[in-house]
Amino acid sequence: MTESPSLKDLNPEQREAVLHTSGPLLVLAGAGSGKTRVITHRIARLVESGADPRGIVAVTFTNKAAEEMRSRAQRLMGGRVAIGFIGTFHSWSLRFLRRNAAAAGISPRFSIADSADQLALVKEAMGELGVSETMLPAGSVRARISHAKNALVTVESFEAASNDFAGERIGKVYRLYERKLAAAGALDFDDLIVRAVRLLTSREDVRNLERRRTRHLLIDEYQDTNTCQDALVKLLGEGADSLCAVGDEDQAIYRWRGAEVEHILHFDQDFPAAKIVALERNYRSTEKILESASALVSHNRRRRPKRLRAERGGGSRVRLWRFDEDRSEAEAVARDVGASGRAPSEIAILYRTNAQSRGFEEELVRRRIPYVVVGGMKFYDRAEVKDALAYLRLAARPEDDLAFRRVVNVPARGLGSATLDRIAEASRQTGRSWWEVSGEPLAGLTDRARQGISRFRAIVTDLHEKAESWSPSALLEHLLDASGYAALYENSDEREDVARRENLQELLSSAREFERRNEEGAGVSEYLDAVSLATDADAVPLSGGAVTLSTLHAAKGLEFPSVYVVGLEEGYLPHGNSGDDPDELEEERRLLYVGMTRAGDQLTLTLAGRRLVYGKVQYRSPSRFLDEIPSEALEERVESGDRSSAAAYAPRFGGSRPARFEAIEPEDEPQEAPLGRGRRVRHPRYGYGVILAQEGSGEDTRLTVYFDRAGKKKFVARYADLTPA
DNA sequence: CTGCTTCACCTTTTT
DNA sequence: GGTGAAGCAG
Repeated sequence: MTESPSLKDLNPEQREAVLHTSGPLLVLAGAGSGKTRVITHRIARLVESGADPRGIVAVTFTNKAAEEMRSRAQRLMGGRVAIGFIGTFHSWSLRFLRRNAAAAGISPRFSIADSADQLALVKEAMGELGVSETMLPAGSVRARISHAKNALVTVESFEAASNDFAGERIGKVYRLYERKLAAAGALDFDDLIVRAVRLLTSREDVRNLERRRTRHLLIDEYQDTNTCQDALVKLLGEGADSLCAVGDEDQAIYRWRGAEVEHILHFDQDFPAAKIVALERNYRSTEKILESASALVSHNRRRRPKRLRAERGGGSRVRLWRFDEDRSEAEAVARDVGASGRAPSEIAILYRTNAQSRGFEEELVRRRIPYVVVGGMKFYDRAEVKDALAYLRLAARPEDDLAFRRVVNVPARGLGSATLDRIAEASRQTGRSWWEVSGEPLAGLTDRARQGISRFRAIVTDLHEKAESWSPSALLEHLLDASGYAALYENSDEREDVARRENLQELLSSAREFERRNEEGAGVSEYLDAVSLATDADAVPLSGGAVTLSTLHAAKGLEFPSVYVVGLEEGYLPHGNSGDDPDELEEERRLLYVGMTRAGDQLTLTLAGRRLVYGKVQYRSPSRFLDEIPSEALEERVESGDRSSAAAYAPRFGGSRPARFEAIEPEDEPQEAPLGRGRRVRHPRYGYGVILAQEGSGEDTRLTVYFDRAGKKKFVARYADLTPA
């Protein structure tokens, strides 16, 4: 008898998890233990054994994970099976709310406020309430509100629970913020799940219907669920034929977003009938790597004790490299990447904060090693992309105040703050949208402003008429022209304008790609929904061979034969803002654990004795976590290029002497001339220009520069205040 | 009203 | 080092 595909290539524990298809199941999946395999095989098994595929709902945290799950499950089932849902918590909630908008008491066409919109609304609310931002930064107020929502704390209960001055203020802002969101007809990210939970809780009929639709529920990364998401899991899971939660408390890294490890630690108390399966065979890393990582994380208290076993034995020791300064760190890593003989795609450089990527990027560029940065500056966060999408949002729904505000004067139509304040005031007083208010005669406007408004309204009216029947890409292309937006950046060689045009082209391709993938029902509204929940991690093309640069957070779920975890210093790991809170310290430790366990064959940890932070030199000491990794598993190397200071701060590294002391030879490489032919430069008086010619060298270098506005000028390089642009 | 310059503040991590 | 807000000249 041949084995069914769903049970092939599984170890006994994995098989057990796949076969337990009724009632609640908790899979404790250690790093590299085949978690995704279990989930996908389980889906295949359910279908194989006769479950209705439309009743299967699988929820993850990222679109990327969902995509991976979908494709692997489909491959396993050998074709197209219509699974009920595979996607993120947010996208599940969004669909649910669109379906049940009436019951939820919201417009079915609500828009989604992104984090920039949220911040703008918070600032606006604080301004109106006279809450000073010096005492309470808008960003932290936004975070507090978000936290409250994720913990299912309403405005009322928030106000009731806050007696201190700051808390009272925040409560007021929270209240006004909610009103403003509602007035704009928008929900924020957190609302999506909160409102879904509220609706399921308050309406028995809706809940029962949804439970009938959801027969088998699978939750990935369960350790990262916050109170609200956990509530959703329970509301749906309690009525389902099976509920499978997969997670690993050692990889819980989203506490700051309201996630609570307790959910996974207490799963068997919440579901007393739950079966628990532990996956403890690691197929990814060699023994030394796993040993180091396990030793580190064993210092945490809030976890179930476990022992991960490396199925792949041996391997080389973990390399620990210490440098004088950040530049040498970046240089040595880039050089090693180039000399490793591995394909770039097999390598990842992981860091604690996004800002750390720059140094490595520069060094990789210098060596012409291709790389991709995960996250960082998000494509959909670019101003021009958001502007274009704002027009598209207006096309779908002119009453979208947030979008209206964003582009009513882009390109400039003579509408300054005076005019916008009038519209805002009229909207506030009548409780109607900016769009409606702007269509009526407003007192005290200049002729110029009137004209500007009517031109803008004509554009939006035209777009709105086309929104129903036109495809997203066609409408985007049209609106860029019709709004005069494209003209803003046309005919310019300015580096940034070129980049803007490219980004807009990229947006068009993304819309076309969307249409290709969703042949039916791929209208403007659907496209906007997809874009609202998209993140850059999804947009990154998996281009052939490139080194991956990523934060430790964004690296979860990935694996690479060779991994560099950089910046192992106090201040980064643990991060300076974690303070002495033991819970936060544990989270930082888990973060490093996640980074280390991404590595298959080789793991390199690096740190620097001093580095530039915000352009200022900072002296740094090694991460305390290094003391928690057994030194037998480490192979140390110290760079002492900087003789004058090496002795001075060598003791900073403290503790045991490095096993091996070996200077890394400084490499002779031609420094790229800071100012050469073709470089773009900036002059304090003449603005931007490009270097046409260079004569002489050293102190006598003379440069001929062609300025965009001032024309041709000649300088002695030494005296001219030219900066690379 | 617009576009440019200066200045403060910043960054932990993201759906 | 970079970005957004505020302040200023045209």
